[in-house]
Amino acid sequence: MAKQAKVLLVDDEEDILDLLEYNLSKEGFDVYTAGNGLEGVNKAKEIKPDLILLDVMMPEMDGIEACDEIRKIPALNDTIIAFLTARGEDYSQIAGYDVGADDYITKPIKPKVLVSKIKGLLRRNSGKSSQEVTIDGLSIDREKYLALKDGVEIILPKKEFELLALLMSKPESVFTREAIFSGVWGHDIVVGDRTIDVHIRKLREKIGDNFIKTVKGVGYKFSTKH
Amino acid sequence: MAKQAKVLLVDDEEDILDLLEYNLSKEGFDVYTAGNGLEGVNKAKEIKPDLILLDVMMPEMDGIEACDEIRKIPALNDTIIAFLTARGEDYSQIAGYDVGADDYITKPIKPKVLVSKIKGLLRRNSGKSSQEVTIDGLSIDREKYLALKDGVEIILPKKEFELLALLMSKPESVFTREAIFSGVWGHDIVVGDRTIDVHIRKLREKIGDNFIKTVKGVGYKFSTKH
DNA sequence: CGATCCCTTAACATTAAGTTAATATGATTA
DNA sequence: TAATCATATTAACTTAATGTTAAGGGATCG
Repeated sequence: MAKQAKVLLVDDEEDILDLLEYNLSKEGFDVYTAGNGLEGVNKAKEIKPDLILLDVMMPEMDGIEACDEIRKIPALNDTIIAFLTARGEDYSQIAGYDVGADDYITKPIKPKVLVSKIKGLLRRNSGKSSQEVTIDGLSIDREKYLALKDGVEIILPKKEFELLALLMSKPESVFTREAIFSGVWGHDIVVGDRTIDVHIRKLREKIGDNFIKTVKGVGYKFSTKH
Repeated sequence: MAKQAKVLLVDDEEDILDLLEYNLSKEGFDVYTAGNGLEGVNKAKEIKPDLILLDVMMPEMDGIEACDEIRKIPALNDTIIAFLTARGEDYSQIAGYDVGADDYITKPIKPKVLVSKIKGLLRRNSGKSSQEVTIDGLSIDREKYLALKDGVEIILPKKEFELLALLMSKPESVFTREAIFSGVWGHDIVVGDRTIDVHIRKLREKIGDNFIKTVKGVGYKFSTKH
């Protein structure tokens, strides 16, 4: 059973949502919808879709703001964002402004064309998954699911690995406990307060005490400055 | 006498299939045909052709998707894939996207030119057709469909063989259960959760416990570090 | 048209991973 | 310095994922 790609549609027009949902579902995508930017951002956190189709003009929170918000969520780093814009719409907002969108799609669009565009976008991204990050003698390899410290393999269980990967995705940046929860555990899952601490503890035990720093009252960060 | 090269033609236009089939047969190739991507993928699994000519624009499953699928089948690792594209067709889908195709051929093409192109492709590949992989005393031979451990033949059933071949195709890399499903079973087939485990078990029984490692919560990997 | 071998499933066992709870430590502030 | 708050630490506990076995259906091959 292959994993279905999860697609989140965000548009304020019911008709368009229905049309797109129908066509994408038919193609085997796992489709979710939201009626405005705010809802879109929240659903995105929850669902962690592979691709988000974002209408630019929307009430509550427009597509650009939403995109901004989404791009701030580390867990959604690999999510593809594509803007939907009506032909002839005012481009001044998005022109020259790099929000981190991967594509712009102009409405009206034939469902078949949209489907093939989406497939193209998903395909393009599927290759670049073997990321390796190395910081100060410590590296992680997502594909091999391994951490290396000065060339020595360290085997980490899933949660620990993902926690480390998250912290290393933005070195020196502090991750709040909330950010860690939504990045590693996902929004809906509720676990106790000390769970993160325990995982941090186990990580420090394995990689040494110098990499992960506590920022009291705020969260944790990965730091190279010992 | 050299084995006849098997060529699979995949195109939705009968006329083109007939024309190509006629010309390639005349040249001594072993020619098979399919009318769309889906059929093409299935026939490819069955026949294991040396070369596949894939039309890009097709109903059911287009050439790019088909190529993707084929590239996921370990047994077809050494198969050459060439795309057929109509001149002036929309290239946006394939441009900048590395699907693992070995060549692009533009229609219309003169049969003689096509034949010589195909011969060239087959020749180019004939050198690197080392169908054998050996890692740490364990090797598999795709052509003979055999595993060898320290020179001793181990007969593996199809699924076990393909599972092992898949894991060995990227040693040390972790394959998720999903990846294993789509690599060995294919996209549509749905089997129960414990099926992979059982095959892993049987493999370990036959090749020893040291080669395949479990990464709990993630998947399995082939590892040489015992 | 048996006989055999594969593949899958289901039930249960096992183990690693993840979580919690209890307690300790240390920092901050009144 | 006592009180309070946040994080650290440990071990016990729970859960989720995989391991294991055997049995049955279905394909395959002589």
